[in-house]
Amino acid sequence: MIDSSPVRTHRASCAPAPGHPLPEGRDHYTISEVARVTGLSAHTLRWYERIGLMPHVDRSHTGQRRFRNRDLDWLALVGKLRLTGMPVADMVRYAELVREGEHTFEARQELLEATRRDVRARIAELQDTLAVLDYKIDVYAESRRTSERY
Amino acid sequence: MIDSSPVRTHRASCAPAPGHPLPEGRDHYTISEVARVTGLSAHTLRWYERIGLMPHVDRSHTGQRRFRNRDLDWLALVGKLRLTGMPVADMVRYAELVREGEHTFEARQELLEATRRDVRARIAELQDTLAVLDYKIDVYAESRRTSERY
DNA sequence: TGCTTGCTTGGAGTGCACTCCAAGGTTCTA
DNA sequence: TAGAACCTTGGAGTGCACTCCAAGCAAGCA
Repeated sequence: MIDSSPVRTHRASCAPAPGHPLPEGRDHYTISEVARVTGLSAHTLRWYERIGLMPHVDRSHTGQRRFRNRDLDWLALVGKLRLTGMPVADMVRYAELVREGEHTFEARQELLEATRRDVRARIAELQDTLAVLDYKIDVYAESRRTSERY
Repeated sequence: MIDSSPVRTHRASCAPAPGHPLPEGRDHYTISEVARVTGLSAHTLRWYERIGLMPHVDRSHTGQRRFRNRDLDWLALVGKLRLTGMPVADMVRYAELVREGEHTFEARQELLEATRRDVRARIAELQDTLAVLDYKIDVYAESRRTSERY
């Protein structure tokens, strides 16, 4: 039991990219299968493991990685956190909390709440920027309409 | 006439940070004054100029930079574009269009419209992430409430 | 006039997040 | 069983956006 998070599997959120179907009814995948499904490179997946961002990946008897569905779920969450702009070091911190077990639920919740605040602030910032873009695009459009008229 | 953009000055968007008032009734500022106002470092301002991201900055008779209000307006826009995650190279491209004159209005409008599409997509992405965060935070909160009860 | 603080330059250094390489072992298909 | 395609590792390299440095000139105040 590595991932002690109380997460219900939400497979929908790591659905395979179109044209890259996940093999059905299997719970082990090679690194290139996972790369195809997640959009990350095999290099990046190995690097994630090296820096402690993967909660331990199984190996075949010859040492090749065999990713499981729980790893795909984890990578789906990491993908979301990455989209927020969270630094990899913070994600590693979260991964450490997960490895430490259930007594870190509170810390994990706080970390996610801080991230949520950041994301909300970022959205507000972008909406602000959107207003500036709308304004400038209008000014260009208006100025071009005017110059056409004369 | 370097900046041929049809922009009305929108000083509100580059209002000095609280506690860092802009000297009133003046239209030339040293690099450190601009650094204070924009939140960028003097290093970064020099670097922006070197890579062609500033539409030409005036100099004093001894060669020191004298930024003007139009430079502050430009930096305010650059700051907004930077928030969108636009690569510096693209901002340089926009600066080049500005330097080339009014005949690039269409190209500039297109560039801003492409940026606007990116920003809208990014906001959608973040809102998606927000949903995942809400869900996970709920799960942790619920699980902690439950474990308290028993 | 002297002193402190600020500004100048080209070029080198930093931190982040990958990204790639070489050399060799593994797995799959014909 | 041959050959292609895939996997392994540590360590080096890349690209971006700064960030800093040294040596010397400039500006403002007592």
